[in-house]
Amino acid sequence: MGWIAAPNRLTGWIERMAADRYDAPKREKHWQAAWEAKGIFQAREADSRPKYYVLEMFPYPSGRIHMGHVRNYTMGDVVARTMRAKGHNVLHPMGWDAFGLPAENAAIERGVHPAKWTYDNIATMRSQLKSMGLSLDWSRELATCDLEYYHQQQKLFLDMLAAGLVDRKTRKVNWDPVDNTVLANEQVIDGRGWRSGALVEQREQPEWVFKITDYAQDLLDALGDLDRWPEKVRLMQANWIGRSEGLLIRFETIAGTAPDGHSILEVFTTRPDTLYGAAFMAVAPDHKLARAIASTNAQAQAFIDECHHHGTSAAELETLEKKGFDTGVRVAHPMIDGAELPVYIANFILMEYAPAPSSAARRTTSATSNSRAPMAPGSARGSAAGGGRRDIRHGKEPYTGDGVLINSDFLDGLSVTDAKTAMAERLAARTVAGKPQGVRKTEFRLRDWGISRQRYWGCPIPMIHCETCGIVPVPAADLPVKLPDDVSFDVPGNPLDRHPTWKHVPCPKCGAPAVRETDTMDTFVDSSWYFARFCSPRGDVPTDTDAVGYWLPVDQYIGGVEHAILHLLYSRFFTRAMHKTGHAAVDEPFRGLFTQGMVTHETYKDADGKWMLPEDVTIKDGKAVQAKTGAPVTVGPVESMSKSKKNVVDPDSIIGTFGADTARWFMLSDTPPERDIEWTAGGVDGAYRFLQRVWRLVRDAAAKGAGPGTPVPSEMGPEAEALRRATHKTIAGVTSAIDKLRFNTAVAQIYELANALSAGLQVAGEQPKDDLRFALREAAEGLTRVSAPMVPHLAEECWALLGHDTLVAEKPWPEADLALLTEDTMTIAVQVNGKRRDELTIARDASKEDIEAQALKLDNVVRAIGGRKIKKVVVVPQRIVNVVA
RNA sequence: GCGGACGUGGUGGAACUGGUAGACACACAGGACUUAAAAUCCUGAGGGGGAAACCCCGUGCGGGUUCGACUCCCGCCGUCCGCACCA
Repeated sequence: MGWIAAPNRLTGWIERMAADRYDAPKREKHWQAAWEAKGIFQAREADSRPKYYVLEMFPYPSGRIHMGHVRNYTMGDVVARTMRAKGHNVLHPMGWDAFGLPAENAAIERGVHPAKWTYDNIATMRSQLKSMGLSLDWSRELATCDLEYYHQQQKLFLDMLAAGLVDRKTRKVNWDPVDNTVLANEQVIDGRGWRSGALVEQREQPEWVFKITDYAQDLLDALGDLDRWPEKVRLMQANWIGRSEGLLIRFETIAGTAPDGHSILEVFTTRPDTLYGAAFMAVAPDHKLARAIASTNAQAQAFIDECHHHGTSAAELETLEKKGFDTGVRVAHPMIDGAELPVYIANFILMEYAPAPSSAARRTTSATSNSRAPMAPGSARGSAAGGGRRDIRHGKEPYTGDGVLINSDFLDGLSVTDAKTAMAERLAARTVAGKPQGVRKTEFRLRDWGISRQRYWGCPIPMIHCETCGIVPVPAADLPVKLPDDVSFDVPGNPLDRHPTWKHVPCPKCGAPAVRETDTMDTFVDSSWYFARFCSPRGDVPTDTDAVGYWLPVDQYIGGVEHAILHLLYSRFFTRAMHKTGHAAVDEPFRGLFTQGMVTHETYKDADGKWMLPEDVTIKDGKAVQAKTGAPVTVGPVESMSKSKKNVVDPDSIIGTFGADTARWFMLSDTPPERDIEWTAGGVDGAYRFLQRVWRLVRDAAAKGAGPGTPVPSEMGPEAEALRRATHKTIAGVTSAIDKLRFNTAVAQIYELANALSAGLQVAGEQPKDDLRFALREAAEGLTRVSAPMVPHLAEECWALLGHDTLVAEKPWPEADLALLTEDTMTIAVQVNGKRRDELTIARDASKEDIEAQALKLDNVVRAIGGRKIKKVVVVPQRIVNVVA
C-alpha cells in the first residue's frame, strides 16, 4: 500500500466531486451581481404592464436576520418573481422599522449611540438579506429613523392635526417603570409591559392621541370587503373594534343617598331587556360619583386605590376577581314602583375613553346569576342555568335559540332582540329631568390611539408649548424637528427633556420663550404608512399622489399573525387619514394579506439545565450529545425559535454552507405556509441534496437533450409523450399553487417533475431519439423555470447549463400546453358497494354505457358481486363506477 | 363562557365543487456502485392476514345523510388561537 497512490486517489476524488457538485455559495454571488448589474428589480411607475405591489412586513434592525425573516421574505420573493414573470410591473421594496427601544437600551448598556447602533445593524442585515438573493428594489430602501422619513411623518402629523384627527387628552395611562414610558393597552400583557415585562402602574398623563375611534364603524364595515384577508384576522379586528349597541339609561338617585349634584346616574347597558332582573348598578373607580363618595369615605377611597393597582386594559380587568364596594347610593328602578337598586363601585368597570360628552359608567350588571338579585331573573334562555325562580320549561315546547322573556312584565313572551327594542322605546318615551330616560347608543371597545412616548429614539412630535399661546404646532417651514445627536443615557428618563438647549425655542406665534414637546411618537406610527412612502421614497412631500395612486393598495402583504390587530388596524386607520388629508386616494392599504407561521426548533439543555444552541449539539448513536465534549444533552419540546431558549439557527451559517437557495427551498417545502415550520438539520440536508440533484439532472439533460430552440418533432414516442405531459402538468400545477400561496404543494410538484426527468434520462440511454431529446430539454427548461421563483440562483445556473445567455429572471412565465394535460385514456376506480375492487383504464370520452359494460366485466368486480343481483350502477364519467349489489 | 381553527402512516404533510385516502418529502429497510465509507442510483413500505391472487381494518371518538364521506350534518373528546361583566 504505497502512500504515493493515495494522493492520486484523493485528487481524483476531489476532481470528481468538483465536477459533480454545484457550488451554491460561490455561484449565488455571481448571479446576484448579474441581477444587480442589469437593475431588473427596480420598479418604475411609467409602465404599460399591470402593476403588482408585493410587500413583506419590514424588519426591526435588531442586529441580524433570523429564520422568521428568511421564511417571510422568501415567500414574498416567490410571489414577486412569479408576478414579474407573469408580466406585471412589480414593486417589491424593503426598509427598516428603525425607531424603538432596543436602540436606547444598547445606548444605556454599551454606550453606543442609538443612531450608530441602528445603522450598523441595518448595514449587517442589508447584506444578509442581499445574500438571500431577494428580488428587491433596493433603490427605494428607507429607514424610519432617516431624517428624510420622519420629516415627512411630522408633516403628516400636522396635516392630521389640521384635519381634526389629532387630539390631546389627559388620561390614565399604563406606565412602564422599567422602560420609563407610557404603553398602549395593547402593549400591556397580563399587567406587564410587552417589552420589559415589568408590572405596569397607572398614571395620569397628558398625551397625544390619534382619533381612530372616528373610523371605528368604517374600519369595522370595510372588513367585509377584505376578502383576500384571512378570516381569522378579520374576526380578530372585528372583536377588537367591539361594536355594541345598547341603551344609555338615566336613573334617578333616591334623595339623600347620593352626594349633591348626583341626582341622575347615567348607565350604559347592552342588555336593557334584563332590567327587570337588575340587581345593582356599578360605576368605574374613576367615575365622578365614585370620586365624590370617596372624598368623604375613606373605605371607598381605599377600594379605589386598590383598583388602581391593576392595569387599565380590558383583558386585564377580565381576569380580575370581581369586587364591588357599596356606595350607599340608591337609584330608583324605572319600571318597578318603589324598587331601589344599590350602586357599587366595581373593579371590573372600565371608564370610557371615547368622546362621550360626560363620562358614564359603561355597563350595568344584571342579576342573571347573581345571588343579590332582588328580582326574578328577567330572561329565560333555553340552556341557561342559574339561581332565582328561573323557569326553563316555560311553555309547551322546549326552548331553542334565544328563547323568550318571562317575569318581565310587558316584555314577557318577547325574544331578547324584541325585548331590547321594546325597553328602548319605553324608556325613550319617558322623561327624566327634562331628557329622555333612555337613549340608544352604539359603543365601541376600540379606544383612541395614544402615541406619546417619553423616549428619545422616535419621531419628535412637532408641537411647541407656549405659556401664553397654549400648544402651537411647529410651522411647516420650520420642519423637520430634528433629533439632537448629543444626548446621554446615563440617567433614566427622556434625554430630550433634559437636553440643555433642544427643547427651548421661541413660540412660533408670539415669539416668547417656549418649549418643544419632548414626547416622541409610538413606533407603530412609523410603520403605519411606510408602504405608501415606498411609492415615492425620496419625495419632499410625504407621498407622491401619482405614485401612490398607481401602486396602492399593496396587492399582497405578508407577515406574522402577531400583527393581526395593532399594526394592521393602525395602518388601515392611517390610510384613511392620509386619504382625508390628500396624501392617498384609497382607504384600504392591503388588498391581500397573508400571515405566515413561525419557525420552530427543538430545544436543548445541558446537564446543568442550561439552554444550548442547536449547533453545539450532535446526534451520536441516536442520542443527542454536546458536539465538543460528548456530554449528554436533554432534548426538549419543539418551540418557536427564540434567543432566550437558544433554539435558533443563524441564517448566515446556513447560507454560507449550503447557499441561500437551500434555505429558501426548505422554507417553502413540506409545511403549509400559514403553519409553524420546524427547522431541522435533516431537512436542510434534504433540501440541499435535492437542489444538487436538480443541477445534475439539468446538466445531463442539457448533454443528452436537444439544443436550445429546437422545434417540436412531429413523431412522439410514449416515453417522450409521458415526459412532456409531466412537464406541462407541473407548469400548470405550480402556477396555480403559487397563485394560491400553496408553496408546499408547488414544491411537491417540482419533485415529481424531477423524478419524471430522472426517469426520462434513464430510458434515454446514450443515444436518445429526437422526440425524447426534445422532451428532455423541455422538461429541464420547465423544471428550471417553474423553480426559478423559489431557487433563483440555481435556476440561473441551470439556464446557463441549458445553453442560454439570458437570465431566467427576465424570462416570461412558462405556459402549459393544455392539450398535453388531458390524456386520451384514463384510469378510474370501480367500486362494489362503495369499496374499491378494481380499476378500469378506458377512453377518456367513453360513454356511460361503455364504462358500465367494461366495469362489470372485470374479474375482481364479478367476484365481489358474488352472483348477487345488481340493484344499481352509478357511473360518473372520468371519476368512478360504483356497483350496488 | 363565547367565537374560530385544527385533529390523516414513525414524521412533515397531500387529496380540486363528496368520487382509487396517504401524492411529495423526511426518517427507515433492502439492493447496485465502492477495498470500505460517504455521495449517488434503484427498490420497498398505513396496520393486520396470506406463498400469492387477494381479503379485513383504517383519516380523534360515537351516530347520521349518501350509491359513495378525510370532505356534509348532529353529539362528544383533545389541541391551539382570539375575545370576554352577563348572555
